[in-house]
Amino acid sequence: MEKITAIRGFKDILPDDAFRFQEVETIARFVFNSFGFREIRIPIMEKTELFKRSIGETTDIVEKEMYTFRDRDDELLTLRPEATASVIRAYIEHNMFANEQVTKLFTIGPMFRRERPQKGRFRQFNQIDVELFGDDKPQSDAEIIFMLIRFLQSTGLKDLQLEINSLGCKACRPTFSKAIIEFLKGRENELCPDCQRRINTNPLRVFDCKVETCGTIIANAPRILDFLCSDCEGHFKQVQSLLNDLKISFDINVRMVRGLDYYTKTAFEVKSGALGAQNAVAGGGRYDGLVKFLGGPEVAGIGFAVGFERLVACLPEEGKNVFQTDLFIAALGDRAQKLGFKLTNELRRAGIAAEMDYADKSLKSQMKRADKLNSSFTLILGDKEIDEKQAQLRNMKTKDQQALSLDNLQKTIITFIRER
RNA sequence: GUGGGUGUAGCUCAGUUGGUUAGAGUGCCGGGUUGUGGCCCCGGAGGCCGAGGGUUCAAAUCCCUUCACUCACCCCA
Repeated sequence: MEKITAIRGFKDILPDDAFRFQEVETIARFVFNSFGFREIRIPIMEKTELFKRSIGETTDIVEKEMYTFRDRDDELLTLRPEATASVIRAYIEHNMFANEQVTKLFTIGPMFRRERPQKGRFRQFNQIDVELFGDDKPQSDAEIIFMLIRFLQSTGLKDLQLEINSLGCKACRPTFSKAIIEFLKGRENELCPDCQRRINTNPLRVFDCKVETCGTIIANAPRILDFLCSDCEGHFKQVQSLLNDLKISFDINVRMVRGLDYYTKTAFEVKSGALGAQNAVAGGGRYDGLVKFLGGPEVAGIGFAVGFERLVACLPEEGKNVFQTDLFIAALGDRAQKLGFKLTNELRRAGIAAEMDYADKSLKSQMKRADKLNSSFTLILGDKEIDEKQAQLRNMKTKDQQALSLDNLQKTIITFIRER
C-alpha cells in the first residue's frame, strides 16, 4: 500500500514541540490578560468576500495564496489567510462596539496560505493575533507594541529587534505614492523586473528590494516621513516618545512596508536571528478605517500577529521534553497483573500519572520501561508479594526500596508521591 | 509561480572506477542477572537504496522522466 502523507506545507506538531506550544500559549494568555485583552475564538473559514475586501484585491495573498473553494450551495468560502478580517467581522457582527469604548481581543489559531514552503514558512501555520479597537491615540500604539515586546521577552526570546515606521494615512500616503512613481519613472530600465512590476502594483515595495541596483536607486528616493501630514507626523513622534518612556528600544525603518492594504500610520515588525530569510517573528500596525470599510462604525484599530512556529523556532532548545511519570507498576504474574491494572487506573483517578506494562514481561524489561518513562517510583508487585500481602516501592533516583502493605496501598502510595 | 540542493534502517548519515549477501552510529527488542532501570558487554529485528523507465552480463551507483523534501527568490507571521 502506498502510504498517505501530510499535505505539502502542512506540519504535524509532535509531542516535544506541542509541549513548547502550550508553554508559549500560557505565557501569551497571561501577558495579554494583564493588559486587558480577552480571548475570542473565531471560525477558520469565512466568506471569500471578507478577505478580498479587507486584505485587498491586488495583494499576493488574495491573488494567489488563498485556499478557496465553492460550497455546495455555490457560495465561495476561504480558509483564513490571516485573522484580523475575521476578528473585525465578529466585532461588527456582535455589535461589540456598542458595549464599550475600547475593545481588546486576541485569538490563537491556524492560518492558511498556499505559498511555496521554506524555512519558517508553511501553508498551515499558527498565529497569535491581537487587535485593539476604539482608540486612535498613540498611547494605544505604544501599549500594544510594549505588550508585544513584553510577551516575546517572557517566552525567553533573545536578540529581538523592533522596527517601526509610519505609512501615513489616506490623506498623505497617496501624495507619497505619487512622488515615488514620479521618481521611478524614467529609470524603469535600471530596475529589476520585479520592481518594474511593483511600480504599478505596490510602489512602496521597491524600498524592500534586495537587488543592489534597485537599492542604490531607491536610496535617493523621497522618504515617506517627509510626506506625512501633520496629524500622522505628530502621531508618529508621540509613539516614539512613549516607547522611549517605556524603555523600549527600536529602530525606524523607513523602508518597511507591510503587505496588506489596510495598514495606516504606525507599522511595526519584530525580527530575530536564526530564522533564515523569513526573519519576521511578528508584525502589525494601525488600520484606522478598516472597520468602517467592512461595514462597521468609524472605529480605529491596531493589531499585530505573531508567527507561532517562527517564535518557537527562535526559542532556546533547553528545557524541552521532560515527560514525567509518577509511578510505574511492574506486575509479575496473573494475579499481580489484575491487581496492578486496577491500582494503576485508581491512581489515575486520583490524579497520579501511573503507568504499567500489560504484556507481563520480565522485571528487567519493565524496569527499563519505567526508566524510559522517567518514572519517579516503581512499584514491584509480583504474585510472590501478593502472597505476603505486600509490595516493593522503589525510589528510582535514590534506589531506596521498601515494603508496603497491600492494605491501604493506594493511600500509602499517594502520600509517598505527594510528599516526594 | 521561478531557481539551487537532497532523497539509502524509526532517526542521523557512510557506501570507492558500476561487481557477490547494502553498512555504521543511535533508537527499538532480547540476553548477560531463572525478580531490579541508567553504564558496560553480547545477540536480534528492522531496507521495493523515493517512484517509473532505460543502458549493461551486472545499477544504491550511469542516463531520462516523475514525485517528495529542503533552501532561496517572490511574499509574508
